[in-house]
Amino acid sequence: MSYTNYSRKKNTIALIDCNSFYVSCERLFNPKIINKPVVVLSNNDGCVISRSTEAKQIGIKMGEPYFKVKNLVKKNKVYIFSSNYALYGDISRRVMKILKEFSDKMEVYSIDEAFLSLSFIEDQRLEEYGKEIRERILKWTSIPTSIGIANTKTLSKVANYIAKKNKAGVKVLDNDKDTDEELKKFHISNVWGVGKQLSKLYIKNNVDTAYKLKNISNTWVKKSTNVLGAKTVMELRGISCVNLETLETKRKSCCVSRSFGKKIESLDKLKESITTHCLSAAEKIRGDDQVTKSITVFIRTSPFDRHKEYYSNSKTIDLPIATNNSIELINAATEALKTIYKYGYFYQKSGIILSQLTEAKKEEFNLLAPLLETKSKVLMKAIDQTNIKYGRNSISIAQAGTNNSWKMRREHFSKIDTASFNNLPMLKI
DNA sequence: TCTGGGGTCCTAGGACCC
DNA sequence: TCTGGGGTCCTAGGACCC
Repeated sequence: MSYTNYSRKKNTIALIDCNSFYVSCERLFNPKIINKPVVVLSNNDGCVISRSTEAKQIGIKMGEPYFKVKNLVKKNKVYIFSSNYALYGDISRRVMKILKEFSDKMEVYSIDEAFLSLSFIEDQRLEEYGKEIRERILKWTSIPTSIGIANTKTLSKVANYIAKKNKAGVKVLDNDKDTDEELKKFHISNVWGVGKQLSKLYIKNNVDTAYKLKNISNTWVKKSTNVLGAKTVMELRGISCVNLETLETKRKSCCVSRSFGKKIESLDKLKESITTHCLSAAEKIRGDDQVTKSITVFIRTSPFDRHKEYYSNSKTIDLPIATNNSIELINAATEALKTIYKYGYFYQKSGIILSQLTEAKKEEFNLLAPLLETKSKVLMKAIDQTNIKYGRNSISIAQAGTNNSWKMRREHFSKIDTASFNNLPMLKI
C-alpha cells in the first residue's frame, strides 16, 4: 500500500538551521578563526557542544568531554571557546528578526532554528525563495544557514539534514519519488523524534532507514511505541501531525542548575549555590510575569566517579501561595536542601526547578498581608532594574556568598561584551 | 584532575474514591 | 486458603529535543 497519494491541503514548511551556530557566532568577532578548526565548550568547559566543519573532520565528536579530546585539540591547533550565551542570544534574535520578514507564520524552535510556513509560495519557486532567505541571513549577519523545505516538520528536518551536506545549502523535498529515494538513504537514528531507545527498538525489528519506518504498519507502531512514534510515521508519509506553533508561549517550568568548578562537601557551600540559582530563576520568571507554586531542589555527586558511592536526591516543596519572590523561594529551597543533604559526600552539581508556573495576577489582593506583599514586590522590581542597569548580580543577597570557590570554569571565554554589541564590526557594508 | 543546561511530553503506577 | 473492580488524579521518571 502506498501512503503518498492522499490528496491534501498544501502545507509547506521550511526549517532554517544555523550552521555550527556557536562557532559561527565566535567567528563574527574573530576573523582569524575562519576556515580553522574551532569548538565551543559547554558550561564549566565540560563538553564539546559546537564544532566547525574542520573540527568535525578531525574527528571531534558532539558532546564529547573536553579532556578526552585535549590531545586531538593540541595536535591540530584547534581553537577553543567557553560558551558565551549572552552573545549567542543576541545574534539569534537578529537572525530571527530577519527570518520573520519572509513569512508571517514562524516558530522559533531553538536558539539556532526556526520553522517558517511557506505555503503561500508556488512549488517551483521554493528553492529560489530558500536561497534568498539564506543569502539575506548571510549578508546581514554573516551567519551561514541550511534550509530544508517539505510538507511536514519531520520531512523538513530530513531535507535540512541533506541541505547541510550540499553546497547550495537548500534542499526541497516536494515530490514523492525523490523523497522516497532520500528516505531510503536516511538512517533511522537521524529521524527527528527517534532517539537512542527507539533506534534500538526499530533496528531490532529490521527498520533501519526512514523509508522502512514510513512504510511500517500502523498497528505495529502504536503497539510498540507511543503516540509520538505514530506521529513521526505519519509525518514521514507527508501527513502533517505536528503543528507550527506560531504563538510565543510562556514556559511551564524553569530550571537553573550548575556543575561546580570544584566539588564541594559542606552544606553552607551548597546553600550558597542553591541561593544563587533561586535568585536567577526568580528573576527569570518575574521577567515573564509568572509565579510558581512549587520548587524542587536537587543535589548529586558525580555519576562518573566509579571509586565513590553515588548519591543523588531531590525534594519538592509546594508553596502555600504562588510566588516569584526571591526571598520566599530561597527560604523554601533552603528548607528542602536540609532534608536531602548528607554529610560525607563530594557534590558535583546542584539545581532548582520551579514548576506549575502561572501568570502573575497584577492586582491580586492578599487580605492577610497587603502591605508586606506590596513592599516585597517593590523590592524585587528594584533589584531587577538595578541588575539590568548595572549588570548581573549588582544586587544580590548575602547568602549567595561572594567568594564562590565552586563557580564554574570558563578558561577560554571570548569576553565579547554584548553591551557594546552595536559597536562591533558585524555588518559588512 | 577534567563528562552541560534547559526544556516538553508521555506513561506507568500509586493513591484514593465509590 | 486465596485478595473486587473500575474510575480519576497525580507524580516520578523516562525519552526526546536542541
